[in-house]
Amino acid sequence: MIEDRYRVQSVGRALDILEKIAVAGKGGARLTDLAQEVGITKAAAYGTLLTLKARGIVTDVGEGLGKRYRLGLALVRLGDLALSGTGIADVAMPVLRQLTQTTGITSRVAIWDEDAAVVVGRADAPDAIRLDSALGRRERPHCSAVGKIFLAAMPRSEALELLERIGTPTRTPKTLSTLPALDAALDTVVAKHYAIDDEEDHEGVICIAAGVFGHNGATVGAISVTTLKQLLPNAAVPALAQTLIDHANRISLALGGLPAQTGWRARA
Amino acid sequence: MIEDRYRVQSVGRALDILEKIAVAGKGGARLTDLAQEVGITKAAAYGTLLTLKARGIVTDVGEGLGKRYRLGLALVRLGDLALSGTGIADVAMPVLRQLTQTTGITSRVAIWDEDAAVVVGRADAPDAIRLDSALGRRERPHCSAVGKIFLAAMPRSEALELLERIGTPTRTPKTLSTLPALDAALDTVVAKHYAIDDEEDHEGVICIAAGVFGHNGATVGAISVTTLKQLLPNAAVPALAQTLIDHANRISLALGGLPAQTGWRARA
DNA sequence: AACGCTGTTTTGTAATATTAAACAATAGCT
DNA sequence: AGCTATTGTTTAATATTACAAAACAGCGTT
Repeated sequence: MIEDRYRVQSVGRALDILEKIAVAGKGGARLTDLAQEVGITKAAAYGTLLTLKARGIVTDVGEGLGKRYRLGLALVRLGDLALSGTGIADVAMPVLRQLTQTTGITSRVAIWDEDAAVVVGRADAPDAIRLDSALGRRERPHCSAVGKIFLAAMPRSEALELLERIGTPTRTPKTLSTLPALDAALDTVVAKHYAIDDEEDHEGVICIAAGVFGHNGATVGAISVTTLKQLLPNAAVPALAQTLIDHANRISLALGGLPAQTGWRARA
Repeated sequence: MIEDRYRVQSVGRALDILEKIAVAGKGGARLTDLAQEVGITKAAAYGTLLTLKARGIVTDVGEGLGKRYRLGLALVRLGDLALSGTGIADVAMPVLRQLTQTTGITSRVAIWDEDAAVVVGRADAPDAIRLDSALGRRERPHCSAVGKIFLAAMPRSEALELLERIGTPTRTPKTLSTLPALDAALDTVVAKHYAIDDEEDHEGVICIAAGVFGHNGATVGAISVTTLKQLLPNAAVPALAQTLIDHANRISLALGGLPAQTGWRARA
């Protein structure tokens, strides 16, 4: 068990500061604001920022008054290394780009990590409305297409237990928030080999996802397409889903894995 | 001036640990090794790792004995946010991919940061030998093509002063290590609008780079192509350089900036 | 079966990070 | 212009905090 007493406080505070800088975005964050938001003294935050700056984790822009702190380029390297450790991001990217090029729809890859589907790759459609497709985004399992893929792939009892543990908050009127409803939805995923998020997380936004399978049949990832509901007629969904499955299979193949047909068999 | 006394030690050690995990690569690093390499006790390293793990900065794979620590997915988000803060990475990527597709050569984008050219984007040639093109890599100014672009763009006195301050270590027999030689090389860059690293950093590897200019004529970035020397005849260099300059201009244009012709004028 | 190696936990202590307050310097306002 | 309100930067002193050393438990190997 992880006891709080073993954790080092200063490092936790440093990460708090880093998070605040991250959400501050391109404008950057000011020292006084950071200290207040994190709940420590200016001096403490200052020392921490000095340390982070010396390693390139943060950068400061401006001089003297109104100086702003932004995320540093050292994080670029660490993030890239973390990505390459996933084993699927690099392989999936070319396939994703082709998928987006042929369909004109933004596509993404996600892997499972700590009770969430984490986006580790994306191919943005050039002319599409820029939806929030930030890398590293953690998608809720119960109201995201990629999340449902992972849920459907695990033993059902385990999936329901997980959902009960982390909760199924209502995000929109169409969010499936009850366990029986989600149980049935997962049955559909297993039967059809793809998952849908039909305005269950964001109003007006629809997602379709398909699974990527490794050499032992394990679900190592999921790819998805995301677009506005009004741009995708219901009748067009099956065809798009099949295209998605085909591309997912190409990734599985490149990883030395199994196609979807085989991958889902065990769960049916 | 930054005094060491203001820096927080624990955070520095946490970053040391993170760096060791980063260089350990996909295999991961073990607790005992990390503690020894960083020079602290197992218990201290353990507490730090617990803190980092709770935030997703690191992940542990395996159970009990031989447990390994790897970079966590929280770094993916932070790295992506740091990238989007550069303002050029996103814009340059499509152009880079097209450049690589037409030439078959790996291409990259770099920006200037803290006395080095930092790679913030890459488009790997599919069939090329995988050269070390990791994101976040800091290229030495005096023996890299992108580095010379930035050096040539700044006032010459400042460039030479910088080189003297950070040193010009010899990497290969062809490395330009003397200030007069580098001074002359920068003259060539300004005259020809592109820079070359001809086996000056790695034997057998040649790079060509061109500058990207912002709306006020400032050098906001540099793009480059990297390939094996034996694959690129000397006679083919000028044409490739021109292609590179054309693509760099497209990026400058997309940023609302000036073309190379105008960008270099002030330095001539 | 005993050893050698893990990762985990404990406790005391001293170094450490923190707070609080004072400082310098800028920008805005009357 | 002068005053005020904030900013980022230092300082010095305290007690909290992170650390080292050692003991513990679990697995693999000899």
